[in-house]
Amino acid sequence: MKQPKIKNMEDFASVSGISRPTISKYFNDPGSVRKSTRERIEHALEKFDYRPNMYAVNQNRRLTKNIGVVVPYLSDPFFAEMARNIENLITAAGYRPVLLGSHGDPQQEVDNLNNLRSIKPAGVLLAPLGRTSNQEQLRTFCKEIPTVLFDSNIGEIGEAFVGSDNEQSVGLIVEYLCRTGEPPAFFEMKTPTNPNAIKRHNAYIKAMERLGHEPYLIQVDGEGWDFEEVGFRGGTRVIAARDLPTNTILCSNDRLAIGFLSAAFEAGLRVGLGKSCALRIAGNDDHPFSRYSCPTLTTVSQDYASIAKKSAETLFDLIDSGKRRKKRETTYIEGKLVMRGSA
Amino acid sequence: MKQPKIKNMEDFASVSGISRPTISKYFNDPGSVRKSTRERIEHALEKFDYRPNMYAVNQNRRLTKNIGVVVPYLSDPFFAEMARNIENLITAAGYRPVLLGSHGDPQQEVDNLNNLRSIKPAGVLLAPLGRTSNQEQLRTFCKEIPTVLFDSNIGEIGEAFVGSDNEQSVGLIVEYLCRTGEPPAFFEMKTPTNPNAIKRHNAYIKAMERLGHEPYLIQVDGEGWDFEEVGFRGGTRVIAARDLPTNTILCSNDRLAIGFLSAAFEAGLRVGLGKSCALRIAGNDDHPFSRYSCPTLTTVSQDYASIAKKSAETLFDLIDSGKRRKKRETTYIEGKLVMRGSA
DNA sequence: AATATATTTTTACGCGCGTAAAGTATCATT
DNA sequence: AATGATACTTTACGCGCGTAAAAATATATT
Repeated sequence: MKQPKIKNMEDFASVSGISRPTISKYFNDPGSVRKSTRERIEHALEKFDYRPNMYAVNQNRRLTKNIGVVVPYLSDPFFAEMARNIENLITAAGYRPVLLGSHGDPQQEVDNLNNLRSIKPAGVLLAPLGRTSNQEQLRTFCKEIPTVLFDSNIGEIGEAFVGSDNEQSVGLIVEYLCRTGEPPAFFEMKTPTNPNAIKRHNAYIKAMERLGHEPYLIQVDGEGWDFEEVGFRGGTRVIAARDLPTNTILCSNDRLAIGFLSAAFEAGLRVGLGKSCALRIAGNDDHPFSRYSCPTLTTVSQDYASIAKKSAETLFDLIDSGKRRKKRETTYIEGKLVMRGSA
Repeated sequence: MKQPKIKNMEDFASVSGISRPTISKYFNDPGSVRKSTRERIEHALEKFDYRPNMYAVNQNRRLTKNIGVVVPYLSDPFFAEMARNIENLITAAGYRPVLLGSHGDPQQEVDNLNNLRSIKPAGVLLAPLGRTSNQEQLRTFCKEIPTVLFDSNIGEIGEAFVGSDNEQSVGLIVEYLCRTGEPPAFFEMKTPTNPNAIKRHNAYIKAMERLGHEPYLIQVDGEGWDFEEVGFRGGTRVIAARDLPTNTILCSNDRLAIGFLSAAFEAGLRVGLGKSCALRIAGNDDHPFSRYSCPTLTTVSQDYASIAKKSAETLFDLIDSGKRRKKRETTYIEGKLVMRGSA
């Protein structure tokens, strides 16, 4: 059995008995060739295992089958999980996901976009860093490449935005907390990294006022993405001070809450909704680890799957239509209350 | 000020006043052109912002400047953190990292390698799934592309392996636990996903025997990568059964331990090393979240930075030398004891 | 200033594939 | 079996860049 080295499409065309242009057509869209032809090609493919040279393929195409996925922080399981969902959708749609994490660094974010630019992606799904993002660069990029933002909404950047409905989510949990105990104080970072934090802040105040309670904010210092650490330090300080008007704390996100939980544990405070508990703590996100904290964390879920689906589909539409949107579309996905042990 | 559209290297050569081959040389290695020339090019670069077409560049090069990084599970902060370290090293060395996660799926792992194949990477850093990996496919891939394995060692696959020294790490913590309390039972999955699990199992037995204690294994069911869940369920069962010969449990990894901790908490058991504590629990890895569990987790660190550095440097050597290793090199990086609250 | 050496320019070809145009074979329909 | 519509083959060109070879120029050395 002779196995000639298949070096290029020409070679593969010879051994498969089909002309090169037809082979080319096949690889661009298997459905575009006659069934009998397709079968012959696929049969040859099994025998010879040839795959087109990606670089040669994409050199001529104006837009490739690549879709960039940029998230602010891959070490955060929230984004890792989101990326996983999105990757699967992209692959299923016949595109190739290119995943890039910005490591919380604005310069890295810009670098990532520049790297993407050079691979001429068909589109990009971008979860921006937020406050620290280089907005001008993002804007320029989005004008060049069809981009859908998710998680964090920034100004009028990108063709569309998909994220969770902070107003609804925070409203939901504030209402729950008020209904089942003392109204919550809101625990957050003084200078939030993320636009969601600001929306949650406002949503908290609004919900409290709607329910006839006085909002109470606990703002802690802390830079960067080490939220658990910030939550821990802030929590320790709050607990030591002992001047809270309430025994219930709503954290701006789950990672802060996990840190706070840790602080409460160290301080010997029981957290939960029983009579023997000194504190109730709730979060926001339904972070993958929230079900294993001690106690398990009561929170509002972000609907990973829906956010991923909606943003991916929006991008596919954008790519297929070939045009840009007349109007920037924003979609807010509702969260669900996740009642667990901590509140 | 006229700003002609720079479409290709030819155009850029004109506006910069340098010949195209020299420009090409510059982009392949800025140091290879005379200083004055380099400055002229860089000056033009600032004015015209041209970047070579990646696809055209790589079409002719036998090997690209891409380095693939494949990890089994990106949603596991351990691998995300490892990937982050490695990415930085790759970028610093002038290569372009291409990060791929296998989502715990052997087929995805094979797909990832195939995708890498088509971008002709200079080399690959691979943390294989382990037991479920398609070994034959991995072997074939590694013969084609210079590959360094890390984290999980599989047979004789790849040019080198870098991972943590399980023998030493487990020895360290077993010794610590025996010295400070009752000898530990070993908590693990019955069918471990990962070669490290097996090594840790053996290291535990060896360490116990060395110290004159009877090894005691607790093996729990559970498939996949949802280790916290496995740990939680297993822990709940173990605690309910109440027939342990010891109050000390060493978990095969931190994620299992975090699940176990959660189970202990739910069962109302105090975990820690004080007299009032019913249980001691320790882990292995120093997972990013272990410092925020309740109580904080005593464990043995894996030296992320060193593992990343050693494996990246090994790959760079391999690429630079252009040859394969005569002998497969394996490096085991020592772990350090991380004493926290749980044991 | 003359020579040797290092760099750059000129010229030219090739990489692997997309794709257009014109001609030929195959298919479905009546 | 004749017809028109599809699908395929042949031929040919171009994409943007790497790279080789020879000629021209700039720099370093004596």
